Amino acid sequence: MSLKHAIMVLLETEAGSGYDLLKRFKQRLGFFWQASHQQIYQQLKVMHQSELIAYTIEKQQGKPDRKIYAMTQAGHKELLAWLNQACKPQKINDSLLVKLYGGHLLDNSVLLNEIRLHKDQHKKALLIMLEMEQQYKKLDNNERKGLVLPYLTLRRGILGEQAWLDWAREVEEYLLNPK
Amino acid sequence: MSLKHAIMVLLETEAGSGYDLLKRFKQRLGFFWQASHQQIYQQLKVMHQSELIAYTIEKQQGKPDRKIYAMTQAGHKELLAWLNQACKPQKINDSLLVKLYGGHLLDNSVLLNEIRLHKDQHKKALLIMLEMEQQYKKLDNNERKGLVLPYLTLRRGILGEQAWLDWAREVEEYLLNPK
DNA sequence: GTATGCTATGCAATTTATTGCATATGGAGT
DNA sequence: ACTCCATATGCAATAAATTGCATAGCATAC
Repeated sequence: MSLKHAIMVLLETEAGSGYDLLKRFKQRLGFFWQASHQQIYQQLKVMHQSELIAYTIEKQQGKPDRKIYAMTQAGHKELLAWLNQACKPQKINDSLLVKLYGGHLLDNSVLLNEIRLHKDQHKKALLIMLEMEQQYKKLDNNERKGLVLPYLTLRRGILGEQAWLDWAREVEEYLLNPK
Repeated sequence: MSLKHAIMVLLETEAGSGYDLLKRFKQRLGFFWQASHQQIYQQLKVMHQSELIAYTIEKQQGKPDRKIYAMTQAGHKELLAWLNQACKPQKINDSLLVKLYGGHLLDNSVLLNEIRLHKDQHKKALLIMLEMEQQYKKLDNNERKGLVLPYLTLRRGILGEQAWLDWAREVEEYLLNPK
């Protein structure tokens, strides 16, 4: 299980509440690690029970109190152990491709439609990432140095999305001109 | 849940046992849908209970009997309904990128090592897919016509792996010459 | 001869993820 | 006025995936 470790990676540099983590997931790990708020809160509870993290309460008015979680020493140790261990290859479950594989049961137009829906989303994702890349490039040398690794993950996203879009173009051509 | 639908896509063209399906998953959907044998057998049981599939028993000597599953009308209907429905974007959970993101806690050499392990696997996968592509291209027009959609999924695998390897090259450069 | 791997199925326990519900305030837009 | 969105947390039930175990013969390689 790695949601645990993803949370620790995020908490390691800065303490935060479940809600903060939710936002960090969306903003920073969004395109390679997805987690719902329920998952995060549940996981935080479990991790607190096993003392990988601790929290202090921040009182608020009108809104519910915030639990600010921070890594414990045990958590830090566990994180390092995980980082030093080889991780298994990514598990891919892509239902769009299953659908395409079984697409002979459908009209090409239905497939084309579906592909285009996905294409829009991939395009949007790419634009956001390219924008993030521009932001990174504007930073001065010193700031960039501290962000090389996150930047490399961003590059993965960019190259991945570009490849996806290249593929989508091939698919559209085939579906429009069936030979 | 889509394991159900992936199984139906595979059963739709040809009946088969759980073990047959396991092999089909590996050979045909392997790079975009992964399922363990436990998952498949459990799912077949559930699908049989809800009458999406039916089986006949094939007796064997020495080996356990084979249950040959085939789609029912209800199954076919459900499959078509699923195919006609837009599927949600793929969920990605890639722990290698989480690790890279949190990699400032590690030596570059550890990261490099890990990347290289993955690179080997991606290279192997790419070679297999390129070989499959060659096989496809050797077929005559008529045979190819029936396999266009599976071929397009193969193209996704190829373009995806190439992009992954391009990215790995960038990462290696950065890790070897930290600026 | 010994070990490994393939064929062929499955149960049980546990861990993870999803879905749906619940609450409550404050601000911005129409 | 009304709606939508963001903030902020969580429970409960269900669904799905993982891990570990179990059986057993046959073939191949070393």
